[in-house]
Order: sequence, then C-alpha cells, then structure tokens
Amino acid sequence: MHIERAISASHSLIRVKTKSSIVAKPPSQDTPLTEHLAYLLAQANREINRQLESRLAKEGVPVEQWRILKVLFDGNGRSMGELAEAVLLNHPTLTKIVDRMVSDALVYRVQDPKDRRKVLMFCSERGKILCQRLNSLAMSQEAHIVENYGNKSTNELKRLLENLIDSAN
Amino acid sequence: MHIERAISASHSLIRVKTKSSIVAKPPSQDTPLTEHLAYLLAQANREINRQLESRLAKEGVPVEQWRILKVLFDGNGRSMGELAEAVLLNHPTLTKIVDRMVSDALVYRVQDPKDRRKVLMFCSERGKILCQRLNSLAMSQEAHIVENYGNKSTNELKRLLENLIDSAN
DNA sequence: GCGAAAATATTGAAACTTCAACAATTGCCA
DNA sequence: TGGCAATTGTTGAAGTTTCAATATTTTCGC
Repeated sequence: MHIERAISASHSLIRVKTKSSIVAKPPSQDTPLTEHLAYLLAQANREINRQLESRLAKEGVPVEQWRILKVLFDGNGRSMGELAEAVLLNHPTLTKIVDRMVSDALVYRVQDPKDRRKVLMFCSERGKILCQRLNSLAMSQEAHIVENYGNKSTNELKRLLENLIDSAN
Repeated sequence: MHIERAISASHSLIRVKTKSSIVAKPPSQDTPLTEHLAYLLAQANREINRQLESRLAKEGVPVEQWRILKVLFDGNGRSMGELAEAVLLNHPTLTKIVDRMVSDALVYRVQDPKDRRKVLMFCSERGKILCQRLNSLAMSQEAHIVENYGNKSTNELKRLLENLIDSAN
C-alpha cells in the first residue's frame, strides 16, 4: 500500500519555469493538499488576517468592524444588502455585528424613504474618528508585508487575485 | 502618533507596472478597502471556498473534513497538533470535528506509545474510499478554475501565495 | 530521582455564525 | 385594483468555533 502510493505520487511532475514560463503539471488524484489553490488561499488568508487582527486589537476592534466603518466612511448610506456584499458577510451575521456597533455609537440606522423595506447605514463621527486610527494600523500592516515580501510581488499578487475574483463570477 | 505613522507609511511607494505603463501609487490613509491585500485574500478565499464547498456537498462533507482525510490518507499517523497545523484549524475545533468523524467511522484515534500525551490519528478504509471520491470532486473544481482563469495565471498565483506564506513566517 | 515547568489533548461555557422562519414592504400582472 | 410573488431585513434556535481551565504525561534542572 505504501508502494502503490509512492508510485502514483511520482506521476505528478511539476515543472515551474519562471520568467518566460512553461509550466507542465499533470493534475493527479493525489495532488498534495498544499498544492491546491483553495488550500493556499485559505492559508494565506488565515496568516494575513491574523496579522491584521492583532494590529487592530490595539483598538479592540475586529476586522469585520473595520471593514464596515471603511465602507461607510464616505458618508453615503448603504443598505444592509449592499453592505453585506461589500464586507463579505451574510445578512444575519451583519445584522448582529451592526447591532453591537450601534450600541457603541459607531454607526446608525436610517429607514430608506425611497423604499421602506430598506435600512440605510451610516457612520457616526465617532465611527469616522476610530476608522482613521484603524486605517493607520492597517496601512502599517500592509507596509510590513511589502517590506518582507517585496513591492513587486505584492502588486502582482493583488492583480492576480483581482483577476481570479473577476473570473469566478 | 498620526504624524509618525503617516511618515513611515509614505516611505513605501507602490509602482504598478502593467505592460507598458508605470503607475505610481502612494499608499494613502484612505486606500479603498478593495485594494487591501487582506481584503482581496479574504474575498478570493471566500469565493473559491464556496465553490469547493458546493462540490463536496454532493458527498455531504465539509471542506475541513476533506482536508483531514487527505492529510491522513497516506496511512501515517499524525498527532492532533500536527494535524491541526496541517489543516489550518486550532486544537479545540479539530478535536470536535474529529469527534464527529470518529462517529462516522472515517478516522480513529490511537494513543501514541512513544509519548502517551499524544494521540495519533488514522484514516479508516471507509475514510480512504470517501477521500478518493472527494479528491475527484476537488480536482474537477481546480480544473474548472483553470478553465476560466488560465493555466499560467493559476500557477503564477500559487507560486506567489507560497512565497507570501513563507515570507509571513 | 524529584518537583517544577512545558507539552499535549480535551472539556464546558461563552461567543459567534448560520439556518429557517417570519414580518414588512414593494413590484407585478391579470 | 387586488392579490400573489419577490425583495429586504430581523429574529430565535441550532450548530460551530473559541477561550480558559483542566487532566495527563513528559522534560529538565538541580
């Protein structure tokens, strides 16, 4: 059983040729977990998110709340649906996070006069002031990444991620 | 404090070079959320993970369980610690997922004779058979991504993600 | 070798997210 | 117009993850 595994593993030859790049990779049933795109994304996201989380913890604010504040910062109201989409949360989760933020007077709700099913979310002055401090922390994290990882790689990665996201819709 | 932050942030000039244009982009306090690496990673991860999730749902198995099976497939036992690391879960979460998988007879625990604090996890025959079906579903998803996104981009993205992960440790 | 400290895994409570059902409003069309 | 379907947001229950505390075993200094 060990033997059959070793043999089938040897099928998957991975040739990575950089710069002018020809990459031959026969996809095989037992591609290691660590070579799956889904896994690499999860791992990278976990790592970077942790770093950001620990920075924002200096202000005691979860990453999701920073995202919400940042989206609302421009002063234009957003419906819960728009907001949920923008900050990558589903509706009930967003509702409950917003409840907390309203308690903390960071954001507030206004019923949309054009469509009374909707609620428009706004950022309070207090929320904006906090948001700016959080932006500093977030920018310093990105700077830290660029230091270790390089400017070119960072921008190239961003570009590829944007394309991936586009292609997935 | 804002000032010193602004200064240190202004050090890192980001140059995006696309084909023949050079775009200089000073990172600013109000960079849109959608341009932050942390956000792009979260979004891409969310999207790809959902796709994978919906494929694996055909076998009624969460992504985490597939990862666990895949890591254990080689028949070598892993301690809970090693496994948690490999599948990107923290200990208590893993313990509880493993409990469920033991109930479903997909994996089993053996106390490590070398170090009786440890528990070695193994994949059952049933688990292996399921794992192979799941591997097919996962591979078909990667194939689908490559179709829309391109082979070159996919491999380049994987390479950059691996480097990012390395540089973040 | 003994005892304190570290390593490993689990547990129960608390916090959080998700699911399904619901309430309110609007849009549609017959 | 009247009513049925779709849209929007919230709620309560159920499920999941996380935190802190615990139990067990090993390691290490003395």
